[in-house]
Amino acid sequence: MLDLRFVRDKKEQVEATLAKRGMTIDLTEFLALDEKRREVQQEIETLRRKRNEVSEEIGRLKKAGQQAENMVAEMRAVGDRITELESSTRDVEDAQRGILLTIPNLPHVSVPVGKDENDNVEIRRWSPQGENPLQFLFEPKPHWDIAEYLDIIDFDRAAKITGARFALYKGLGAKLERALINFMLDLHTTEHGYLETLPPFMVNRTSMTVTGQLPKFEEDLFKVENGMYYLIPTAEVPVTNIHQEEVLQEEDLPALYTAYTPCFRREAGSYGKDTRGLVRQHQFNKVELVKFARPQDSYDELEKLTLNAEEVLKRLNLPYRVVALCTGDMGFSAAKTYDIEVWLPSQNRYREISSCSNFEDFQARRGNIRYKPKGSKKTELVHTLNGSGLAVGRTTVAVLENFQQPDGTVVIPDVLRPYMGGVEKIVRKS
RNA sequence: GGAGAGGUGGCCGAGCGGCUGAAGGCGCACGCUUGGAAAGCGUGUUUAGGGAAACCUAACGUGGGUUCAAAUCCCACCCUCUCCGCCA
Repeated sequence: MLDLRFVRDKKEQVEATLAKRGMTIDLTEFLALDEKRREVQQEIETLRRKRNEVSEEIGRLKKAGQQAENMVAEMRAVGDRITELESSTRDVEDAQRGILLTIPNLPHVSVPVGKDENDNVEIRRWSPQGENPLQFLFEPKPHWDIAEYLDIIDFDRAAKITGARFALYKGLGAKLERALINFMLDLHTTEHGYLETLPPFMVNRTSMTVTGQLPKFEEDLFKVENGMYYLIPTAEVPVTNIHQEEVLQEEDLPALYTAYTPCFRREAGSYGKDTRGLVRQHQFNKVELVKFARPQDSYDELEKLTLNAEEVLKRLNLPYRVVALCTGDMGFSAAKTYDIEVWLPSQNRYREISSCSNFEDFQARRGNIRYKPKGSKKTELVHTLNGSGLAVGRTTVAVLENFQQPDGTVVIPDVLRPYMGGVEKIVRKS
């Protein structure tokens, strides 16, 4: 949510910056509404002041044993008028907030201006061999063929159990997924300094609103039928809301959290895309990184967070690149986003495996997440950041595809072997 | 599911329908004291909106209601805790 006062003072700037996202928003009506609201507010406050003063006087008179009937009658009328004005101003406030909640964040000045993913800017590339991934000496298979051959992921039975876009991991497939989760959590907690959390996988409407999934993207979410809860689409939601309505100490910043959770997404409107395989599922595993930072530190923290996520790929020897999302491709709440894309040889291209964003105070304002700078009397909104560290299912895809052998087996990266009981290679059961 | 207790500032914790934005304590900031620190003493310390300022308005879980006036009385809901039942 943008700061109302900022929108009021810098209307043209806000409109121009939002235009970079490809949005044409005219705030004239919104601000006229605000003008009206403040007028009524003034009238209410004047009346309330009068009522407060007279009521005090009535109290004094009654204590002195005197009558005050005419004053009481007068204040009854004033009270009715206040109630009337209050209800009208409440409607306007609700409408205003409703509008404000649907306006996306303003992109940071460093974000490249562009229309869609084609305008994203590559920042760097990495592979074990240098910059670019090695060419395969044979035709690399897609991961679903590899997984089927090795009998480690069963999509057909998952469809029987539930439906399309679900997976049943089996044997070393399940173990590989679990090994990746543990490896990522261990790396982030022991070497990168994040606090491990295991949050609820369902959240209420307020939490979804704080991080920006609601009110605008309800159709992307699974809602639990009996009750007011939603399945989380990312651990960002419960973890960012850890400090909802709290005032943090400056010495506790930056506060770093990591969490493994499954993620649930409707994937409405992507029916044709990635229909096979693990890349686009209704339920997938993810290890998330979340930071709460001082505003002056948040962009440095974004760089560090991105490097923390990249480190996972480096240790797994998976080739990747980092791109800066352009204004037109960024998510609703983000001020700046780096995507990390892993190399998938079967597709001969890079695919998103992590998204690292600085939300500045956009989520903090919605959730009232503040801190008190040392020596200051005022509280300030913190900046929130998060990034995948990494999407686990897609990492499994990358491991299967990048380390597949001509004989159909898959070599397990060194760092994962201790997590897999020393297994060095996944081979087909004879 | 049944019975009961409770939700007040950064934290703990008082609070008679009007003089309570809120006692007291902790914490924090500044000052005094000290060779330096601790202790001690003094002062200050909720947030939001409006205003150049004085100051005004609002907020005691949330939403309604009663009243000239509500942290305080009434109703509904949410949450926490205790006991009983059920349960992985």
